Formats: sequence, C-alpha cells, structure tokens
Amino acid sequence: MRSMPKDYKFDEIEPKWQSKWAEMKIYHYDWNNKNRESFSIDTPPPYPSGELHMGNVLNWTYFDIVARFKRMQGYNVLFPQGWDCHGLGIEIQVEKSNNVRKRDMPPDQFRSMCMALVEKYIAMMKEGILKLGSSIDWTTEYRTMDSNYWRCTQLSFIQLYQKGYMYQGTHPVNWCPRDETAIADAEVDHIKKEGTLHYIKFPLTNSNEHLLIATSRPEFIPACVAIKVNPKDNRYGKYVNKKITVPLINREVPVITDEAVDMNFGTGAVQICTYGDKDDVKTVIKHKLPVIRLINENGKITEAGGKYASLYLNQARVAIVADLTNAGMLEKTEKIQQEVGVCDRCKTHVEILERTQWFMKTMNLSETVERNANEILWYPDYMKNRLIDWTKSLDWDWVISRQRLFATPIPVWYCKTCGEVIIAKSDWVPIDPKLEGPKIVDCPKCGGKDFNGEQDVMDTWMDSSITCAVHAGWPDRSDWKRLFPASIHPSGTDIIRTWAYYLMVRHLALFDERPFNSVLINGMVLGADGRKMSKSLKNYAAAPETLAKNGADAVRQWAAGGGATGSDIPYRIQDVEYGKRFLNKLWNASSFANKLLEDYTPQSANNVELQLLDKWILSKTENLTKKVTESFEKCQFNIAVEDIRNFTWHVFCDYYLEAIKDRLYRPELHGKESRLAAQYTLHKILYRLLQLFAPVAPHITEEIYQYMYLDNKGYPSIQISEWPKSNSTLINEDTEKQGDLIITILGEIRNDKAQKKMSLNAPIKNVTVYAENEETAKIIKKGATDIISTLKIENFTISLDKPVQGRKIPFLEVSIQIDH
RNA sequence: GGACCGUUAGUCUAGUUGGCUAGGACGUCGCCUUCACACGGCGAAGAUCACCGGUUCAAAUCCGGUACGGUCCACCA
Repeated sequence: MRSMPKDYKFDEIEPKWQSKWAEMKIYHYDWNNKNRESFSIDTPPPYPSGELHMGNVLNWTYFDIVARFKRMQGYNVLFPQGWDCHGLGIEIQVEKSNNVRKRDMPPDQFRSMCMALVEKYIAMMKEGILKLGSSIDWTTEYRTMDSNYWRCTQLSFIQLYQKGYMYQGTHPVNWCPRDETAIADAEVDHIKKEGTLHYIKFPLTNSNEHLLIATSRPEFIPACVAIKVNPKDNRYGKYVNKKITVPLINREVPVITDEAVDMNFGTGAVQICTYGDKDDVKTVIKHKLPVIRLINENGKITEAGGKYASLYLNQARVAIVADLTNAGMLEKTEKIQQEVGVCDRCKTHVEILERTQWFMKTMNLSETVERNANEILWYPDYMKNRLIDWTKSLDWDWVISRQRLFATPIPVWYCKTCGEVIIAKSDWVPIDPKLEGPKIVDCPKCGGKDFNGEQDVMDTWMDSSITCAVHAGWPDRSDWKRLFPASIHPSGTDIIRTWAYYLMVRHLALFDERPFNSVLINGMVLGADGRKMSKSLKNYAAAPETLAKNGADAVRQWAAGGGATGSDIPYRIQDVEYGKRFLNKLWNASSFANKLLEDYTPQSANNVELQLLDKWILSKTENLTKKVTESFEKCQFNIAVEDIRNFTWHVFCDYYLEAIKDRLYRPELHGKESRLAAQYTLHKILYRLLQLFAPVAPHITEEIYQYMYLDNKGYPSIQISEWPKSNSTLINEDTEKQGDLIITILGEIRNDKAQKKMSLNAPIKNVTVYAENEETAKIIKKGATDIISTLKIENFTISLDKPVQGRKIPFLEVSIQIDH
C-alpha cells in the first residue's frame, strides 16, 4: 500500500491506463485457451463520418461495460473493431469537398480520394474511442474497403449464388437520380412535404365526356398506362373497361377497377404511370399493364416522353402543366400535405426505375428471421417487434447492386458473345471485374473469348452484414464456430431494420444459422432540450470536447446511467458533472481508507469478531453485489450504476465511514479487536465497490486498486480480477434491520441537531433512547458506541419506560429524548 | 391508418415477476468552515405516480378504455 495523492487527476490517469492496458494485452481474445468460455461481441463497424459523436459514446460505453464485466466473470472475450468504409455518404462528401463529380474522373482516382477521406475520419473516431477507454482488441482492426475484407464479402456473394440466393433480374427498384444508383427500401427516408394536387381532364375516347383525375405528379402523364377507379364507385361504373385518351400524348388506355382506390381522395380516379410510386408497381404487376420507361438514370425524360424528351422531371412538370392549362385540360389545383420517399444520403426525391439488377432472395427467409428474432434475447425485450414488424412489411427482395464507385465490386463477368454470366470462383477473390477479366480463357457456354466485367458494385450493407462470421474468423479459421453465433449484437433503434435484419438474412442464408444470440439496443442521444441532437438545433455536444473536459469515467457514467437501456437519452451536462463529483467522492473516500488501513494486513484479521455495523454493511454489500450482477447480466446499466453510486456515497461514506472513525482513532477506548474488525470490513467493502464499478469507470477503479490492493490481490489489473460472487452466508436480514435501526437513530439525532442549528460536531449532554421492548433495547445496546461516538454524546441511556416527550421515530419501536 | 414506447415534484429521471412510508439527480431554501472530501455534510420544501374504469386484502406497477407526446412502418394517386 502506498499513500495516494490528494486529488484525482483524470487527465493524467486515464491516458496512463489506456496505454498500460494496451501494453498488458488484457483485451486479447486468447485463441489458445480452450478452458474459458468464449464471449463474442459483434461490435458495429461505424461509418467514418468525422469526429466521434455522443451517440457513438453511448453505444461504445454500453458494450464496453459488457466486455469488461464478462472478462471479469472469466470469459474469453472477443471485442473486435472494424470500419464500415464504403458508401454513398463518403462519395457525396468527396464530391462536395473537392468540387468534383465522380462520373467526370477516372474511377481509380475517385476511389483513392474516398479512401483518403475515410482514413482521416477513422483516425478522428479512433482517437475518441480510445479516449473513452474502450477495451477493444485493436489487433482485430479491419476496414471493409481492405482487399481482405473484399475477399470475404465477395466470397459470401459466390457462396450465396451457389446456394441459389443471388439472382439477376429486371424489376422496378428505388432509384436515386442524383446519385444515379439503385437503393434498397431501407435507404429510403420519408419526409412530409407540401405538394400540389392537379385535377386534370382525361377525355373518354370517341366521346365528349371526360374523367377528372387527380394527381400530384402530372409529369408522369406521358407514362400513363391505365386509369383505375374503385369498383364500388357509382360515379365511374359506366366508364369501366372503356378507353380513355391520355391528354397531350393522345394514347388510349383502359379504365380498370381496383378496390384499393380511396373514393374520397381527390376525384376517386387515379392515373397509373410507370412508375410514379410503389403503388403503381403493384398495380402494373396485378393487372399486367405495359411498362413505359419514361425516365433515365439521372432523372431525365426519355424518348418515350415525346416532345418532353431530355427534360429533367421538374422541367417536364412545368412544361406539361403549362400545356395542360393551354389546352384547357387542367381544371384546378390544390395544395396537399404528402409524404415522399427521398434518398437517405442526399435527400433527393426517389424515383422508381425498372433496370436489371442483382438481388438477394430474402422474402422466403422472412419466417425464419421472425422465428429467430423470437428465440434470441433482446435488451430490452420489446425491441424484437421492430425487427419482426419490418420483416413482415417487406414486399420486395433485397436489391444488392449499386451503380457507384466506392464499394465492393460484384465478382461477375458476361460473355460478349452469348451473354453467359460468369461468376468468380472462390479462389479468384478479391477481384475487381472492372479491371481484371475472369480467370478462364473460353466462355464455358459458347467458347467466346471476350468478356465484359460487371460495372455495378454491392450495397454497403453487403459488407457489414457478415460481421458476425468475419469477427469469428470465417472463412480462414477452421474453429470459427467457437465465436459464432456472436454472444451479443449491439444495435441502435435506428438500424434494427437494416443492420440487424441484413445480418440475420445473410448468415441464415449462408450458414443456416442465426448470427447472434442476443441483441443490445441503444436509444438515440437527444439534446438537453429533449429533441434530437443536431448541430442545426444548437443542442449539439461535441464528444471529444466533452471527454477532454470531464474525462471518460464521468462521461461513461452519463451514458450508462442516463436512462433505461433502449430508451432515448438526453445529453445532460449535470449528469456528467454528477459523475465527476462521484469520482471525487470515491477518490477521497479511498485515500482516507488507505490512510486508515496503513497498518492493516488482511492476514491479521482472521476470525476477527465483527461489530453490528460491520455485519450490517457486509450483508448489504452482498445484496448489492447480487443486484448489480443481475443488472449487468440484463444490460440494465442504469440500475447498476445508480445502485453502486448510492451505496458507495450514502451507505458506505455517509454512514459506515463516519461510524467507524472513532473505533479506528481510539482503540484505547473501543479495543484493538474492534479497530481490526472495522479495518477488515473497510478493506473488504471498498475492494468490492471498486470491482462492481470497474466496468463502468475502469480508470479510477484501476488507479485505486493499484495503490491499495495490488499487493494483496495479485491481479495485475482490477480488470481481470475475478468478478465477486455474492456470498449468501453473509446476508442476514436481521442484522440489516438491526443496523438500519442504529442508522435511523443516528439520523434522528443528527436531524435534531440540525433543527436546533447546532454543529454536528457539538457535544450533546444527554440522550435517552426509549425502546418499546427488551429485544429492541438489546439491539440499541449493540450499536450504542457507534451512536455515542459519531454524535459526541456525553450521557447515553437506554430505557424501557414509556417516554413522555421527545422524538418518536415512525415505524420503529423507539423514541428519543435529547438534552443539549 | 398500423405497431411499439412513453406520460412520476420547477426540470430530468429510477422504480422489469403488485407489498412504496414513491428513490435519485439538477434547481430552490435553511443550517454546519466536523481532523477524507465545501467537487463536502446535515436537513427542509416540492408528486392527487396523465385521466377514467376493472382485477386484488393491496396497483405507479396487472387488465380495458381515453387523452397527449415520441419513434418506426404503411399510405391518398
């Protein structure tokens, strides 16, 4: 035991331990150790988008607590870290910051610009993760843009193709005209917007009558293939199966019926265009209507648009509305609130295009996904509904091809002669078919010798939805199943429908096994005002600044204790400051205890006779241990943190430490045995509190451990000390009740002093405690010295007579009379 | 429109198998410069636990309904 400095300096101690832990290699997963059970964390590979934000802080704190807790419990913990590099986000930022367009430059050059930006962002985020004290095994670090990761992603594509899960097809897909790529449903956001509903006359063919249809997208009139009405709509019965002439382009289309048509919206007559929205897609399939390709990849009208060809959609809209007005076909317009699909990266209005794409068959996995979602553990449980509901709501297979540059290539070629699809062999990957041909000479079908490499690349989620297998060592380690399925998969409420879902379908399809056995959900970080945290709302807190100012252990307490797991958590600086003050309290209490234990050796305290309050706090500590362990097991970090802090501060410091001071200072009065018992208890309790708090605040607990317990306990770090098991033989309800009685009496007398505006240190002349029965009197007697010495009482009497006056303690069988 | 979550003191929040005399933090007020800590201690005020009904000896907690807020999903062309 060494003496401790007066103040706790987090800015010196936290970095010190962060580097020492790395040197000690205590975070390594030990492949050679087969005795300890494995515990694997499916760490999310974050999208490098700049500096670490408070949302990351929340997530990384959650699963770092799990990692540290499990390590102390003796598990062989795998805590890897990767980076999800590819994607539109980076491409858009590179275009903006360099003022370039990716189509106007060599793809390789653009790719390297992307990689440079990603590396810059990774460095920023990594710094933040390190400063938070995350116990990551950095030897596992990977990037999805690395060739080795490409190999994994491409290999999984090949294997899924072989299993019949990957296919090429021509179907309508969501399309972002700005980014010129297909996107999946999960990448479409919906925003509320004011639109204009146009009431347009559609003349009945060979008649003077006309149908009035209402549409918010008149620009799609050239692609109108039908008009639909509700079969129950009496207004339109006579038009059904008749032909209508589409205005401006004079094409004849049928009037069809569909029960889905809302008779009360607009005019109850709807134009079906290919494709104005997803509903059109359904109608076209259902009624086998023809498809007119009105727009091309960048949102311009095609030849099919006649005189409007080569206009952008919004230009065509203006022209068409003008023409309709001139022709007297536009009856009126009105404003409506509508919700439109936009690209989640660039917020451009999403169109629907029919183009040949690669798909993964996911629809037939929905039931399996649902069953597995029900079988695994969710923290909190109700979050499973998010995945199940999403799975049930899907109606298209997953489109996995993208028309982009910064992504994993699809390892496929096409024979120039016969069009045969050549899928890469497993040992060809990683490979970029844009740069290299297939490793065969002749087309296996026609013998042709020329091939076109696939230009499309994979959806970023194709990279990140195999993390569970890759983390475990697939495809290179034969024993990767030791770590698969992952023990825990952390996910935010916002990415359940993407990451959790895609992980499920990919692994189920590839390995016929679910990827993880439990899911830990974090909510979103809100600003102090309860709204979503964002720079534009001015409620943004910068994580690096917060960490630098308050230290990781304080910020981690906010993350762990700021609210229930899974719920959104506002960022409150008061919570962080409270955490800081708690650390200060813990430090002071520890350095005080350290002083009181200077002459103490645990060996000397064998069979020491414990006093009531010693047994009392020992019993309470065992109960605390039980409760905290259970809370950590259930990922209820907020409950664990609150229990540990309240106990440490208010039970341990305010009562126990105060009560034993006199026994420690004056052995001549209380006896050496009593002093030793207090030291024994103090030594034991503080160690337990440090251990319980170590997963939440690893730095301060380590520092104190090193000063006070290293020699005695022998673990090089408290982080690998054995997690305490609650010792039920020390739990005694009677002892706790008796101790509580003493504490209550102490409190009452303190209260009396406070009301009389006395200093707590001021001596009291007489205190008489009236007990209602002998049993109570006996208990009070056991704690009498603690009461007397803590409160400086000169004459203390325990009486069995009924009191006439004095303080009556509610719910207890005593009352107190005090003279000062 | 559907699903899920929430509604607890001035503010934020805990309360997960019903036993609560509703816990904590911030803020407010009063007292205490007590030999670990004023980044402290002791205390006070402040809550009809959204509302209505039900089950129960007992409900913040379980059930049904209503209102308001949030999130996700689906939508009106």
